[in-house]
Amino acid sequence: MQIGELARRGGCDAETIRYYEREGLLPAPARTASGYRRYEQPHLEQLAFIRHCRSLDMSLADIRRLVDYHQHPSAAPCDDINALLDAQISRIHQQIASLQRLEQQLQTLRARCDAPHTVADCGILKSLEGAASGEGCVCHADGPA
Amino acid sequence: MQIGELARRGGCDAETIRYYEREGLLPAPARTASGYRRYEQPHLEQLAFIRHCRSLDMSLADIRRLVDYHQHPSAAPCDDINALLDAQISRIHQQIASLQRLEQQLQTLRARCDAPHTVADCGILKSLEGAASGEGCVCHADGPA
DNA sequence: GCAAACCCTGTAGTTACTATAGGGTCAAGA
DNA sequence: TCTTGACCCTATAGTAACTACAGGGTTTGC
Repeated sequence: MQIGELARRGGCDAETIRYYEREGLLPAPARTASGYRRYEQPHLEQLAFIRHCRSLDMSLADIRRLVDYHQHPSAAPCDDINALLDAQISRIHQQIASLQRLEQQLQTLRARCDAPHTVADCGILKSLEGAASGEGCVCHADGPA
Repeated sequence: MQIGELARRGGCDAETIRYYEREGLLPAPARTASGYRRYEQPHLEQLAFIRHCRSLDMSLADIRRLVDYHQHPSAAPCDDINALLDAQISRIHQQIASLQRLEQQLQTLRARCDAPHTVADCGILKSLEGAASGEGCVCHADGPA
């Protein structure tokens, strides 16, 4: 199949496939006489593997490592794979915590404007301005920005 | 003060300050005879405003709008500021939900390897491979990837 | 005077794509 | 056969928000 079909079946863009090939994540396929890429089923499977890992927000660097393991199964212990997943989970966990704090901060700031005001009197803007002038801010109540 | 001191007091990098100037977020300051930037207190306050908004994960485009309002307070209703904050809150909220799903998915996948295995037998890798071959995956149990 | 710390501009790099320019190929329909 | 739209190709640039570097100039304390 050609790149457009691989893209449709792999759930991504043809540009993305070319990008993965440049980045060494997908092997370069055979070409037709006119220079078109010609893909077979193993390419589709590898693309699906990559896209699946991307859907889990894994970095291309991490995916590259998993692809390597996939291509070279060995008797070595899978500690590295576990560690990779654990690190990813930990990153996501921290990101959630960080975003939850951020959401709280934004809501605190948002609450400074609970009724229609003019821009000149907006509690949100006044809070931001006051904080910038050193007055201390409402949204980072637990510590400095 | 010079850019290094502004950076220290504003809690960011001198490069970042130059970047903000190029992006039009900070006005270009006066210069010494040798070409060095010379900043006064209003610059520090504007930088603090920007950094504070950045700490709330606002985009530079959104910050630019708030800075405009700050510099040109008006009698217009502050609906736009409210909408800006609401949109930001909504984005963060959706991002949290998305990351929570992702965390769950990763933990499901991680659980496929509960004891030491070899790479060749790793449940994580086997799950990813099986999914790539069309078998359905464990981590996206509620729908396709 | 010397050296370290700072300053300057211009450019490039980071990550994972995404878009565009300019040109070639293919296949269906008239 | 010709036309045209859809597809293909490579090379390059852009996205967002920084961050780093090259190459060179300035300041300040010893």
